[in-house]
Amino acid sequence: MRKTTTLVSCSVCPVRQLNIFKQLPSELIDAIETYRTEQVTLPAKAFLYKQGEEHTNTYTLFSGWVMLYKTLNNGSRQILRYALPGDFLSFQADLNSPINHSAQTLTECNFCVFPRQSILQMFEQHPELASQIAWITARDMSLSHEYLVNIGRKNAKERMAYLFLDLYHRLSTQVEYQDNTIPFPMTQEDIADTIGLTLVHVNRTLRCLREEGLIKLAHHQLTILDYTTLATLAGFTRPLDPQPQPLL
Amino acid sequence: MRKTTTLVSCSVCPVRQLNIFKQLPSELIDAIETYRTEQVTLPAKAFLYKQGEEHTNTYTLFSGWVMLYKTLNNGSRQILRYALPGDFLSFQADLNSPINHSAQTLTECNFCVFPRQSILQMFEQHPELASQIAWITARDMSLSHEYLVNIGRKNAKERMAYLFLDLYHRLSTQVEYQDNTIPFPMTQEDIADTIGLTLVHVNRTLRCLREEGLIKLAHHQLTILDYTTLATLAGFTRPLDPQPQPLL
DNA sequence: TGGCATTATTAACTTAAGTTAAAGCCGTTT
DNA sequence: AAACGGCTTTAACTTAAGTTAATAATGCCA
Repeated sequence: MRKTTTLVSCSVCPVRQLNIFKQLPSELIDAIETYRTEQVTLPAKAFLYKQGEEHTNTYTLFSGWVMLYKTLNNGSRQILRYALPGDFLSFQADLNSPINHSAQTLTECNFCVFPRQSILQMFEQHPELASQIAWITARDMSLSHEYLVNIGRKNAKERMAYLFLDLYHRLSTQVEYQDNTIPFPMTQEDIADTIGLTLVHVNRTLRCLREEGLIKLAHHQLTILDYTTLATLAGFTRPLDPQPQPLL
Repeated sequence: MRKTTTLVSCSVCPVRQLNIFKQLPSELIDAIETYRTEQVTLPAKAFLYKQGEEHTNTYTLFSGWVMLYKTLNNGSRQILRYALPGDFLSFQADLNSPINHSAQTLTECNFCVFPRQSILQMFEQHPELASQIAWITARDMSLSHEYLVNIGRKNAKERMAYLFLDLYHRLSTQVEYQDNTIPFPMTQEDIADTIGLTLVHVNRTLRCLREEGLIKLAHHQLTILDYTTLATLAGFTRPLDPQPQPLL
């Protein structure tokens, strides 16, 4: 693990408005900052942690993309979620058990590190945080449910359209992108392992979506060419400004 | 909604050890009980709430089985989870938005009702509760992830074996059942909508599992005949005593 | 700047799962 | 006990997606 030389103070952190510390009073932010042990940078395709490890840290993703996935006995892989800046990683119900999934960077990433044992202390001393975690976990839950529907009850074109729109929306709340174009660091195999298809069928379906003029995808740049048709196809009905209220 | 005449006091509630109030000190239990507005009973196949409703309550399931599902534009349905006694229902990231899934009883059910607006008060006045919610949501999250893998990366026999073992395990932590047999109130169509298959294919696959002597399923009773083979088939590796530690 | 590895693309063929349709079973009601 | 509706079961046929395999781009590193 390569460590950064520049530590960004939580009180001026640009990511804070996206993450679990959203809307916390500034004196609390300062208190929380004391729990952060370090800020680390990883290159693309590196592991933050692997399924089965006894892992002692939790993380806030500061910059970059991370994919979270589970590995099966037969060697195949199911991607659970793409984490974007502000996401909270490696939190699970049983903090003492080995971690039940892997986290691998898609781009160069920067993380803020909070030891797991501090989480309990933070919750005790700053109960607002527990409430924030409950909120953020419920939000992740909702996303997970949407993908259950996506994989369980839609065909290839619909699944792919949904994936593209989901990422487009999640990213657009963070940054304004030009020309409906967003970075897209995943490979077609990653797409396949996200929406429950094979690499070859993803490629076929992609061609189909391209020929219909719905999207453009090349050189890790995705352009949404026909939002309305895509959204209808995908059954995508997310409000335009999808910022849910925190609990407290 | 039919209301019960018997209100069970939270302090002596047999379900409490399974739910969000687990391990809370007794004075806190008494405080929480004041938030409970009522205890309701619903018959089988009734709706507790429907997707799209502005819903004002949250619930703790006291007895019975409930299925939670999402409905698509095209009319199909994806079951997200089967709720068992102790489960906390209708909690979502944005408590002010319409509810994003439906809850329908599979058996007669009894619920404890907590108004949504009280949730915020409860969290403020009893921060341990927020922590419990974070824990229970993280546990549900883990289940949701397991089903993502199940639907996304396994074939019909494997998916079905997994569903059976999951329910068997979750129920077994609550009650001791005779002869590896548990109640199974769902129809084959429900199974299909849980694991992303069609009714007809579920029936075919069921016959296959029966002929191999792995399970028995009739009259809403499921018997696990060959646990080891089923677990290997399903890639099911849940610890025998799956009680995770609460956060606080 | 050339070679290597990863990723993307396409075709031909196979198969697991979907579709349609019909008949049988079971529990409930009258 | 007959009649009804909701489940279950099965067969025949179709299709969307998986498999295998080969080739073509792309990007990275020496």
